[in-house]
Amino acid sequence: MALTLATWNVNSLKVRLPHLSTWLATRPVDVVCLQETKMSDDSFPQQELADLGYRSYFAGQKTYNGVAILLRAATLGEAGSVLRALPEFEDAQKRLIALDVAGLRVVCAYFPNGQAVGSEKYGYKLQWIAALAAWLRGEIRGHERLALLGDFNVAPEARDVHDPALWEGQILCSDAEREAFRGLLALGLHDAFRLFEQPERSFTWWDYRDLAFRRKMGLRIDHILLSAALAQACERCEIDVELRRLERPSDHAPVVATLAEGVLRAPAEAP
DNA sequence: ATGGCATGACAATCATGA
Repeated sequence: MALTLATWNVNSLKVRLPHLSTWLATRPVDVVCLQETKMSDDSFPQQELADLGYRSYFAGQKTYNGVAILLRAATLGEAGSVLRALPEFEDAQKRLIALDVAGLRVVCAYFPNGQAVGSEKYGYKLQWIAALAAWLRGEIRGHERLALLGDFNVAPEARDVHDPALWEGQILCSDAEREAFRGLLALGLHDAFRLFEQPERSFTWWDYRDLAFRRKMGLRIDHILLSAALAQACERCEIDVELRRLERPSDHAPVVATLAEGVLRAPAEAP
């Protein structure tokens, strides 16, 4: 059996739980990374997700941010080494959760939005990404099979933007943000979506306003980055836009990557 | 130039998102 990994910014897990349930019932992804759960841990719908066949690991807060990783119990065991914040980065915002499962290191991240280039929040965004990169450097050394999934709030290239001229230099598209994204790739990670030929105008986020989804006015800001060993095993990667068509949708669509069977086996013996 | 829509906290607007 192949192993599937997904990331989805739900923009309130409370509101999106019905969509998530329907989706997992039809598409039982093995590892699901969620962002913007917008709820404290004591209100996390652990039982509902268990009824759907998933173990939940979460790091939430009231109103804003919040991340979670769901593991399909039928295919995966309990997680180990669960981390709920970036080490050595003082941060009240819940934006990161990482765990070990099936020989994989899975990192789920909700990158700061940044609000506007040059703002205080923009500075925080760049600092946060720098701290993530510094931590990941060591993680990648220790874990040959690592996946970083989440809402990066960065559109890496012009082709990831519906109107590159309009967004030129703007938040999500600025040089410093794109440079930071390339810095993550430089650690030895690969953009799973770009391992394959993809349709033009492939996006993961569309503004709620101005009929942006219908007009295909979106950005590709949600990503799955894979270490070399996982990229080699990656068979496909796609955006599930159908969820954006539903009533009362999240403004983001999920991204799903499929890894080949062999990836679940124990690491090869050293020669 | 601004708000447009959605969500949550809170009780009429406001902070935040991207």
